[in-house]
Amino acid sequence: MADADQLSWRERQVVDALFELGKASVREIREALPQPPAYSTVRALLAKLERKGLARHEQEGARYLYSPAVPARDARSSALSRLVRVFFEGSAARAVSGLVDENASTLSDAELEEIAAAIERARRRRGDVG
Amino acid sequence: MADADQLSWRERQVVDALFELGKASVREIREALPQPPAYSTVRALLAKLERKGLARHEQEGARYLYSPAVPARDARSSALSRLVRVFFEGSAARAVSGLVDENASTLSDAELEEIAAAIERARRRRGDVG
DNA sequence: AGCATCATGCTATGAACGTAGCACTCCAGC
DNA sequence: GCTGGAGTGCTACGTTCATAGCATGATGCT
Repeated sequence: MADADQLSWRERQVVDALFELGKASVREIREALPQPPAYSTVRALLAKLERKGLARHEQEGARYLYSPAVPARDARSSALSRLVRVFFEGSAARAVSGLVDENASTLSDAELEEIAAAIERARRRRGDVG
Repeated sequence: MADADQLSWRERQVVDALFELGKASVREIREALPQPPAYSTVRALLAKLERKGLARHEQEGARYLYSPAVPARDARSSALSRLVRVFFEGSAARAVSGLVDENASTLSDAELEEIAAAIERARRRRGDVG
């Protein structure tokens, strides 16, 4: 079931770090956390996340490498929909506009191209299926 | 300081509900929560959020109406930047593309127009300021 | 080989969290 | 003016959290 809600703040930080890093040692994860807690704490958190089915580890030599146990796509998609619901009254369009406006100054021409292309894709897809 | 991280899972749900509802009674907030907890629980959470400076209340007749105590813009912006960092390698452009692609089927033509317009705005602004 | 370093396994503990329950107050309807 | 419903203030309590501290096993340097 991997209830990705119901995480404590530290757990959420660790999950975020996992998605950010992809695959990482305890030490790396710890260093990626805001106000890094004790090493033991990170280990305990990772163990709990593993129990919850949100993280997993593989052995690399003597140590563990942790990675997310749920597809990034799923996590991303549910994070996006939460954001859209909470801050943009459920309108994805408004979210996109807000995101573009807010980052207008940091977006390069190439990136704006990329976005325009995504819109074109969406338009075409509409034409095809819907 | 309003440390918006460091919130427990229920606290975050309540904060989300506050931004979603704008201003609401305890009862309304409770009903907006997933797996609504006891009424007392919601009151306790709201009190704690108030202590943390994230919520505030005003008296309406005999009861309280709660609302967020931080500007929605700030919360939104920090939520966005977290999302971009964690799931889109820090690239706002990639986030926008992802958002558009993922919602392609639910976006109306008018909404796609709106997004295209936002991109135009961004482009013009780039032309103006550099 | 010996030793320092870094990792893990496990246990312990104070604090915070989520929840419930009771007492009191305020307003509305009879 | 009484009664009922809804709301708040406050207290209590089991559980989970975040953290620390050991003991033990692998790794690498000299």
